[in-house]
Amino acid sequence: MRKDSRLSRVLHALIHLHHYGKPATSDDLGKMLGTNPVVVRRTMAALREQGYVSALKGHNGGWSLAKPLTEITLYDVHKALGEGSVFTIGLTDEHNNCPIEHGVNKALRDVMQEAEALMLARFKQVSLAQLASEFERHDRTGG
Amino acid sequence: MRKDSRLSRVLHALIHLHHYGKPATSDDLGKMLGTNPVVVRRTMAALREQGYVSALKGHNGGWSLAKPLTEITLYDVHKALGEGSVFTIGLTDEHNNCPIEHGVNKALRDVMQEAEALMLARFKQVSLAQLASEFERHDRTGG
DNA sequence: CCTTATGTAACTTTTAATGTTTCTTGTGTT
DNA sequence: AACACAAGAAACATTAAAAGTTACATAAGG
Repeated sequence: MRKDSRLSRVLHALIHLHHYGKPATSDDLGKMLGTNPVVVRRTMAALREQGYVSALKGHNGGWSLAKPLTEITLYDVHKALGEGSVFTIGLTDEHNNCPIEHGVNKALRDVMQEAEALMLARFKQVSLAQLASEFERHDRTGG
Repeated sequence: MRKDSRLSRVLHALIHLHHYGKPATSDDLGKMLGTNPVVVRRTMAALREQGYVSALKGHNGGWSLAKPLTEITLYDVHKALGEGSVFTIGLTDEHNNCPIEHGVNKALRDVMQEAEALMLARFKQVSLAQLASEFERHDRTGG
């Protein structure tokens, strides 16, 4: 099943931005992320709308952080991308009022909601600053 | 993103089978599930391979439970369908050895693994017999 | 032998992300 | 003012896996 790698991609971009020292163009980011500039713009647009990054046109333009990484959590980024369901598991449409189908779907929905709640709670606990510092430590120790 | 509703569908089918009193043809199940017989066969085949159901050809043939519902959990069914990743969230390919990308992916992978573990643990706690009885109670109380 | 029903192959459809091309708009430089 | 740079955005193709569909082979009962 096709995956949505926007979260992974945009987190990667934000941390690169943090280290970049100047605005990064969509082309720059595209090269860092192994994708193309249009995909970068499309994905970053969601973050711009939530005020996490800003974009400038023209010479020396490009993308910059609008907030420090300490003030952005994984949850914030996930939410900015639009919280569609996180699961590949879907429920059948309950067209014919079958109580069995209702019961099955309710059971699955309950479990998925609990798992999603755990996931989002974890996402809230991790700031991008933590992520960035972890990678830097990892990098210095050469592991 | 396209959902995989095989789990919901096949659980629905198994509980119907339990109440059916005789083997149910793929056509019967297709009508109950709002889908077509070939999809039913394809999905049920995975359960047959794991010994949860059996199928007979010819007159009075069709699908029957090969184990009581008390001996089948949500986890068993989920696993029988083949445990692809449960999440729509995917990680980017780590092509260019970027430590930032590695760090981001590791953080996301850790959280997703924890959430998936919780989900599977919950699935193990629920037998299809429990599901069936819950729906029956729900049905009798008219709620 | 005929009917029923599974088993299976081959092909189409669906859906959202992703890839790509092209054009417009805005902004700084010369 | 003209130009170059870069985001914004529209339009279309590609991709992947479930799901839908058609067709036919296989097996088993009547």
